[in-house]
Amino acid sequence: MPELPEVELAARRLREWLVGCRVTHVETDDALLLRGASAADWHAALAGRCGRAVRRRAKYLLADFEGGHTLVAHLRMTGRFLRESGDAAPPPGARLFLRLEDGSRLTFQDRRRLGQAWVLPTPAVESLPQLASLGPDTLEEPPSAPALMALTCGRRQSIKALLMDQRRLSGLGNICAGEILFRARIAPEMPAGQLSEAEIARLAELIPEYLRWAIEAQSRHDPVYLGERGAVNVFSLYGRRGEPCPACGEAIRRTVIAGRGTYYCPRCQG
DNA sequence: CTTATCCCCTGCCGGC
DNA sequence: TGCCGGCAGGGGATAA
Repeated sequence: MPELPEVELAARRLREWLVGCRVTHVETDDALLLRGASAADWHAALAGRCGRAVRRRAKYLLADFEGGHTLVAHLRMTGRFLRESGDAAPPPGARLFLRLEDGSRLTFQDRRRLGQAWVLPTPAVESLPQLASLGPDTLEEPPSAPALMALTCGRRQSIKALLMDQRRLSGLGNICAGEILFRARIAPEMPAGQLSEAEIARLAELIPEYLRWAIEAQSRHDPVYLGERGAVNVFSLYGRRGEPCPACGEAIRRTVIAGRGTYYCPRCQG
């Protein structure tokens, strides 16, 4: 489920938990996660090592360890890292445990099991195909208006699908793209190449502004996603079909673009 | 190259 | 209560 804002918050939590903290054991028996790698190799690479840094690239988490290895993780739809007591019962969907020398446990929980993880020599991270193909990070290197114009020029693809294409820009997902287009008053199904210069300029300004807002807004809640108990919907449109548009009061509609649920205001984004 | 569609996997929710 | 379709904040493979 997570997009850039949630992954950024996950990175900040992991940084607190791991940097300067020694891992004693790496435990997993999840063949889908290992994809041919060996749990023993993961353990050998990380056990006994302190975390040195935690980075984020688009929606990927990178945890660098002393000894020269990096744990790369993608949370996909349902992944999250939890810090638990070392003797707590494993939560449903637990796929990987990092035991720490203070007795606690970092658990990679992922109920749908779509998440991915790698343990690589740190220099090899750059050539991991999943990372190498990413476009510029929308928080660290937000596109200028001319850069966005170059990306959209001549494209018949909807602007929403383009914003979610990680090879062009990275970090925006289904919710971010929809919320940014609402703020910019642009219809999500508009062919990217047909946007006006003024619309492009608004988008360029709103992308980093929205991400900073979302990180701040979501940092005030536990890392709980919509649909879970106690979840708080901080979004303007997402998940609010039929509710009044916060700007004009018109009923929010839902459609499907690029296979993803898409919420929009037919009046503001007409 | 571009774009759309299907698929991976599991759980929850609403309707009948 | 039980079953079933729809839905889920990801991205990769494949096809046209």
